Amino acid sequence: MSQSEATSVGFDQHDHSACVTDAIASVEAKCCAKGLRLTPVRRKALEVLLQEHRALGAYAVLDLLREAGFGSQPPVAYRALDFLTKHGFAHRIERLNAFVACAHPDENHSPAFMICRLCDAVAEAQLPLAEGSLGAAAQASGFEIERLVVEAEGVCPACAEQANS
Amino acid sequence: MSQSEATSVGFDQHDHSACVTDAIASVEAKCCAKGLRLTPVRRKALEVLLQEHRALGAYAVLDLLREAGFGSQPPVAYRALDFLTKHGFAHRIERLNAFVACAHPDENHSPAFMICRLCDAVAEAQLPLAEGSLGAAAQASGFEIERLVVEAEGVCPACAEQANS
DNA sequence: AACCTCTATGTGATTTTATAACATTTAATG
DNA sequence: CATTAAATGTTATAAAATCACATAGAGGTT
Repeated sequence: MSQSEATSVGFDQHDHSACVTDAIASVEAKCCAKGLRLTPVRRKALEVLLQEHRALGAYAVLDLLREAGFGSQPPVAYRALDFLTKHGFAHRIERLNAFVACAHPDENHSPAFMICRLCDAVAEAQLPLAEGSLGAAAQASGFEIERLVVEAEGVCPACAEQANS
Repeated sequence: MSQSEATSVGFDQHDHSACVTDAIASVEAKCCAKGLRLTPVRRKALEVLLQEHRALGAYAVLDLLREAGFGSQPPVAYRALDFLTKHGFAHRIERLNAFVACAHPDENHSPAFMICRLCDAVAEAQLPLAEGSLGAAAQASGFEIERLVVEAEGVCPACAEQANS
């Protein structure tokens, strides 16, 4: 992947089953390296997010966890998702009250998202931290940025094309 | 206000009662110009957000509306807030499921927010649309941005100072 | 004024999202 | 093993948002 396109894992096609396998392997390695425990529920929750490859609400994840034989109460899903987001293996999309698997599990990053308002597809891009003018405004007012939520809402290429036809 | 600080209405002191009055007058003028109806509930909801000068949940707004003699069911607040956000007189803070009055009612803008995780104070800054690298990523993937949510979470100057003492 | 229409408001019920509290189990460590 | 800490399961509840439908007002037309 060239540098110019490295910042967006997006609305394009790809070999999905390989992408899932690779991502899990990568997360597994990271957990091992950091002494984190990728327990069965957590692993399954990640798998579910990767499989679907879109933003899933906590209750959708919960349904899939239950089907897989795990507990069926909300905290089961919320705890697994907390773990994943806390360690950067997944992200919470505030706009949708939903979660996506991280598309860049290897890099240390501040994620930005493009959310299609028609099909709810979500693409993740990278953002240089303290991006431009907001960083400047923060500095000017003495505000310390710890986390940055950037979510663009709009229409993805596929939906735009459909609308035109 | 000089250009250099014009982009942040922030964590600083100001003459609040004048700020409320001015903001309402400004919104009133805009509504009149555009043929929008700033009805009593809507006006009161805006007033409430301006008075508090921080992010308020819909139910907090609802409480204040009820106290002022308006209906007491959730849709009352949500509808007023919908009106205000739809026309840019207020903004929704996704991170907090809450609403703030717009700090720049006169300009056509894409707002960005700085949210203190300790005291929940919210400052609004302006952002050039299609900000930097996200705009580039969107363009590269064919995504059309319609709305941009930018919310920085961190610690405001006042809370940072308190933590140091 | 009487009528129509569209928008806005009021209200009850429900859905969706998220957390609190506490018991139980499992893993890691001495 | 025994002890401790982390993780899971479950009940209950809180918080946020929407649905559906009835009523009321504002604007325009004759």
